[in-house]
Amino acid sequence: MNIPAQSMEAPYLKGLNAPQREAVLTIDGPVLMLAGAGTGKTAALTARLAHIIATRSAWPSEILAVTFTNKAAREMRERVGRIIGDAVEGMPWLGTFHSIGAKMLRRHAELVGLQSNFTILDTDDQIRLLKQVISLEELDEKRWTARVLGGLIDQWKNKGLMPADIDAGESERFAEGRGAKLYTLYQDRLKALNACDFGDLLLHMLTILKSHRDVLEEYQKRFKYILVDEYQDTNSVQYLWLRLLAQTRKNICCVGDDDQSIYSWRGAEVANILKYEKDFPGAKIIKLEQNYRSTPHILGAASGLIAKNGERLGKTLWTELNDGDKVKVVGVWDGPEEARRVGELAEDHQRSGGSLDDAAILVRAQFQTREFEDRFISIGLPYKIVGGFRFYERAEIRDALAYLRLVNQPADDLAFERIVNVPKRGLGDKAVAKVQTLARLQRVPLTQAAVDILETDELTPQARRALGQFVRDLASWRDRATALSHPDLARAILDESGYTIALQAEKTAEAAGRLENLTELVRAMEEYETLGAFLEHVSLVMDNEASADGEKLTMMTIHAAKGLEFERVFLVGWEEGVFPSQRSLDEGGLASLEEERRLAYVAITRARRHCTIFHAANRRIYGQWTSSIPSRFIAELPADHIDMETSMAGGETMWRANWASNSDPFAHLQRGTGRGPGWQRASGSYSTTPSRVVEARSSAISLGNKGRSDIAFGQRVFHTKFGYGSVAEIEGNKLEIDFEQAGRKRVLDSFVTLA
DNA sequence: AATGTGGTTCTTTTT
DNA sequence: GAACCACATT
Repeated sequence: MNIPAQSMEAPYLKGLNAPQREAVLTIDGPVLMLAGAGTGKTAALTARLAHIIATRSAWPSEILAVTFTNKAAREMRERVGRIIGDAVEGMPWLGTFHSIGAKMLRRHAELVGLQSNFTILDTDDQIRLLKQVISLEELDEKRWTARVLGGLIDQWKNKGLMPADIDAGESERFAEGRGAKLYTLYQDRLKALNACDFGDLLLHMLTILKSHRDVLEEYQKRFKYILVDEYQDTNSVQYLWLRLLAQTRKNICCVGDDDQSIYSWRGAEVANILKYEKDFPGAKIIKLEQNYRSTPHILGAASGLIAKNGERLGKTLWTELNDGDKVKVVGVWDGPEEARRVGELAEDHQRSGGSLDDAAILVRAQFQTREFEDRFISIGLPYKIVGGFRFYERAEIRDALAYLRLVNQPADDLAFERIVNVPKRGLGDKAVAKVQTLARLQRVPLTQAAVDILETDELTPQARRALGQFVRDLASWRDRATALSHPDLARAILDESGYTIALQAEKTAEAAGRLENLTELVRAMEEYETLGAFLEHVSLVMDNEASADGEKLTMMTIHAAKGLEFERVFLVGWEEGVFPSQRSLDEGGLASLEEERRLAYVAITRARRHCTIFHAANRRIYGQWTSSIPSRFIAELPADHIDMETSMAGGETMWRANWASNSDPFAHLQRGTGRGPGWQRASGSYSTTPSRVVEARSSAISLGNKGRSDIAFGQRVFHTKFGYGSVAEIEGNKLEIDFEQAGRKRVLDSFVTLA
């Protein structure tokens, strides 16, 4: 091999430390890169790719580089592109496990009885299909829900188990031993629909690799180098898949961090990383331990916490940075106060010259964002929520996609069912049921059955007319599918189906937003070559690209934050039952508690300089006020690295008094009164902390922001959340608006458009 | 067939 | 508290 001489060092090695260099240069044979949080893993990874290409060890198209999330794939593509330029375009095998699985499967679909234009079902479709399967088996759908069965089937698929592999014991886990049968029926339905769920993308491919030697050899030959990111998150199928592909050349480099394994609920096996040396004898283990991200206090707090976990490979992170602030732990009275405090700190951060883009609130579960959203809307603090309700999960988008899917793939019964009466065209349950019966009898797709049933007099004249029109429309769209560009086709469908008109007729704020979403959808289509390519993108890359204008505070789950970093991080809701989550406490035992702790570790290590942890004494859960105690993770933070503070008047006494007055006399029986170690530490500090009450300030009006010139008093405006209203007051960039539905609200001018 | 009512369950986390 | 579902009403 051809390594450039030391004197003429390659540019991509610049700034890398010794272990990183080793990880870059050791390209032959198996390598395990154990990369702690913030240790420059991605830099090493990208340099490694660049090195392989620069030394001509392989063409870009001969490298398999898999990541776990779309975000990670995108980032790697960007960073590699920055080093090797346009050559990155020639890396077709850089992507998520699922997108690469889909790509391979389309080439060999017929080997598992599918056509190459198969549909990829999302969770929603999967559940609807399972519901049908369950009800056809005449099971009680309440007792045996589709969601549970779906979860079980996912688990099986993650383990690489086909229906035939399910033994009696496993089968017993659903509907008194009928689990395996239902799994079989479900797979049959999928095949009939020419469809796959997420798990199938990998499982089918594994089946093919195992049973078709020629296909396996083709890929073994093609992939000279294999690179796997976030190896601790791989599940069994992915593991088996990789092992097959790496078998001959053994040039596989896996990167991961056992301390950041947070996806076991999805089938990830930490064991994969723990047993790496056994799987790949002679593997070189390289540890990246120098942290470039966080201050020693933040690192110290995180390390102290993760040290409480048992099963670890063990790394010692260190940094050359200076001390900085300690991690701050703040106790507040309730959820709204927590939101208020975070809002103030965010404004302070902004006032002292920081960018909101560099601050983030990390939550354990999505529902926690609501409290903050309410607060930030009322004080006019710009924010964005990452993840959450995704663009492609909105009803109108899914409707539009269903139309497109049906045109693209006539056998897509799920799409047919979704839109046969959307917008309403007078085809009710009865009419649809008749079509379904006929389809089942003749064993044809619903689209075909719909055509056939028009030849009979099964339907009422009204339904017949409606269905006839629908069938004719479908045929017409399909005819034009090749002649029209796919965005034009989409526009035609939305207009001719009556979808647009139905929304326009609604005249509500919601409907207006939906129409905008649909416009956005059509615009997004333009970026893809074909309708098929677009649909593939939609099913696999379902995240919204940020509509970034202006600085915004980010809110997201800790899971979504993995791999990211921020100057200032707010960790909220550190209470028993929230974090660690009730569910992890109830089920899963020690292993799941340790995963929560790893999650806490990931959360803290996202912070570069400032990390503030909040816990509230009271919180509304399921609309019920509940008392809670500080998370045990707070107690586990090493005292040297943290500062305690409370903002409640009267300190501990007041807290206790308020707690006692909390009407419910049986409160002591619920969770929230046990005195955990976290509570002791937290309450201990309150008695010594000078009490103070922090009043909510009237927000950032004083920042001297200039307002928009196009908005005047009395102007009619539109807000995506509150609808239409008229401007009642203007203060810089803050507006008071009388909304027709929502009443008077204070909003930031960038959130409204002229109506 | 479309709309309305009440009762239920729900909150992890992602492809 | 809301979103979802099954059932009943118009």
